[in-house]
Amino acid sequence: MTADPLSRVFSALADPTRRDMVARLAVADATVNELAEPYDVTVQAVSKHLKVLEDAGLVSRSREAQRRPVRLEAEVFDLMTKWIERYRRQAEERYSRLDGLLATMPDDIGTNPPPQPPQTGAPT
Amino acid sequence: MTADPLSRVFSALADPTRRDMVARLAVADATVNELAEPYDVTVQAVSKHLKVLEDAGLVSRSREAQRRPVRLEAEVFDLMTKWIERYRRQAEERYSRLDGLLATMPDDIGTNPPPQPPQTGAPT
DNA sequence: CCTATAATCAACCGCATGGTTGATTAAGGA
DNA sequence: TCCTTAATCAACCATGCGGTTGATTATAGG
Repeated sequence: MTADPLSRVFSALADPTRRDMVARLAVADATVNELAEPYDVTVQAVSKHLKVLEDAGLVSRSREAQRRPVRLEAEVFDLMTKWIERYRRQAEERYSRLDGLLATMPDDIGTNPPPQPPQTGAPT
Repeated sequence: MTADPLSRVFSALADPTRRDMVARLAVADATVNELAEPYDVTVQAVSKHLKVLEDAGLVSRSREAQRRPVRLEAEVFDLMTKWIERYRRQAEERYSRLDGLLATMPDDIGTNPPPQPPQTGAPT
């Protein structure tokens, strides 16, 4: 929970069960018990998964009587998409530039924001 | 390493140091020692990070004398992008549909591919 | 052949993570 | 009020992961 937002999102989606929950929540909101039903684990385990997704900003919970319906939040997806697209594009550009020749680059580019320890600023 | 491809990629990018390596490799290929230089960890640790990225299909290593230059592979990015876009779109559609009303959906949709254990097929 | 350099392998350590069981809190309904 | 249902909290356990140090494998070069 102390990690940066991007790490939290990627980390949250690194688990197949959590990805499946996201897939199901994209179709309809659901309660914890409903979400837990198809899986072979306890409700508590699912509750923990949900907390991970929530900390990552992927879902939110409201209150409605004693149930707490979970809903998917779409905004945070953009965070990932932006990061991915940025480097995918760069990588592809390098390819099409027959890069090999230009391997000796500006030389002050590998001196990026090095995340010494975990880092917190910049798009990383 | 026994995990499915999507889990491997998301998991690989959940670490800020590995994301920074990807960012730097998007600019230029590099050797393990070059990559390790800006970080405050041993070369062995960086070598491990590289293995994670390699297992995820994000980088490849060739051989050139005794050094093994690392290059970024762009293809696997699409895997993530497709997954993300699919569910982001679904989520946004639900929003614009003033979903609340249609909460009682087709009813055979939460019955997706439930990943009982880890799962291996389908786009997940 | 011997040595220096690039990188990995191997064993180990501390901590986070996914899972469990058992107890607790919150809200409705009889 | 008492009981049932929904969900979380708490403690615990095994495994995985990021990191370390130390040894080992390749290749280049004197």
